[in-house]
Amino acid sequence: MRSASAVFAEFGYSGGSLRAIAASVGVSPATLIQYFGSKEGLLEAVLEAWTEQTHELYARDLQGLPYFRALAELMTFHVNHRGLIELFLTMAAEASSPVHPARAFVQRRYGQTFEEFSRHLRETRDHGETALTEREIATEVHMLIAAMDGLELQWLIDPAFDLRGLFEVYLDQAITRWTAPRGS
Amino acid sequence: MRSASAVFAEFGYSGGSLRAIAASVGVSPATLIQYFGSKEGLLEAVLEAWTEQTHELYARDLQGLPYFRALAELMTFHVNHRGLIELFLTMAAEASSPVHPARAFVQRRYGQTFEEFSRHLRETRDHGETALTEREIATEVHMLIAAMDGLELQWLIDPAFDLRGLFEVYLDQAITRWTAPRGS
DNA sequence: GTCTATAACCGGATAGAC
DNA sequence: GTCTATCCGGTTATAGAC
Repeated sequence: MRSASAVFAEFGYSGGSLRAIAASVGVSPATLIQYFGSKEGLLEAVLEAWTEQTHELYARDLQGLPYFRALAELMTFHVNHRGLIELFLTMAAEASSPVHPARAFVQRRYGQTFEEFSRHLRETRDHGETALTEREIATEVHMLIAAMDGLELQWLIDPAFDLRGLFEVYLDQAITRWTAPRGS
Repeated sequence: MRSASAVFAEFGYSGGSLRAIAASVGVSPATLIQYFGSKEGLLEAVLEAWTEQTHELYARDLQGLPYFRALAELMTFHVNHRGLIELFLTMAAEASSPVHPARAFVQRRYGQTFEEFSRHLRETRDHGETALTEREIATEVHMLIAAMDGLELQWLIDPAFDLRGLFEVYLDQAITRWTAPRGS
């Protein structure tokens, strides 16, 4: 399963052949089909495994601002498990095509992340630490997700990129913005 | 040429077949090979055309802050010419693989954008409008590129996404940060 | 359960007709 | 110049042996 993820992550869904995956796993392509029914079935299994892996990481008991601060640690984990990001971003870009088998997954994933981030930001507001409107929350969450994806993308292209450090800068600026007294 | 770009943009390099491109253009696959030598040759031509198209847009006489403010208009153009972004982001994500034929192009492109943005931000500093250190400039440029790519990615997944509006928010915050008196 | 063998098809690329 | 026809390797998927 980890092998399949790695191949899809590196070559995309179109570019990642069952043969390559089978060879990487150490079985025959036929065996993969037996297990997963089809290439698309294998992709679904890979995406499901991806979701489980990332859920373990996100599933913390943190709420509000501490939750966001913990995202920086998540980045460090990502740097040490490159495949997770590589898989998601490759699928996300490939899935700009409406017929891509991972499109629904990517859309769902973005929706869930948006909701989760929004919930924690509302939590922050309800505790009186911020005074953001609903609209501002939506804006900030979209920008936070964009910063994460965009920095990750630059890191994929250039492994020397300081992903954690730059994300921490963004995060600090964002939290400052959220908690600072309202400007005009 | 525009047809080929559209196919590569939608299906990626692996997923975009010569047959599909040829059908889209209205010629035979053999004709494409005659012109471009190989599929990879065709991709190079597509990327070159992409560079020319975007260069026309960036090539303004604006310097410093007005240059950055003009990026918002660029976003509007992108919204109306989805293929440009779709092609670049699809290639960028696919090119996380070291053997991808577009990898060098994507790396070069990121480098050029980084240098161009940095130059304009230095310009801003030299005019006394900002007081950013070299390191801060590099950080801000990386974050600006990340915001652009990340927001564009969300827009590709969800066409209803307000790309221009959200980017303007980011841009305003960034310019405020650059021009505000130094905090502690 | 996993493999080998193979079917059925699609990929890029070539040869040669027009 | 562009097409048709074709080659050949790769792709997914199936059938049946072990």
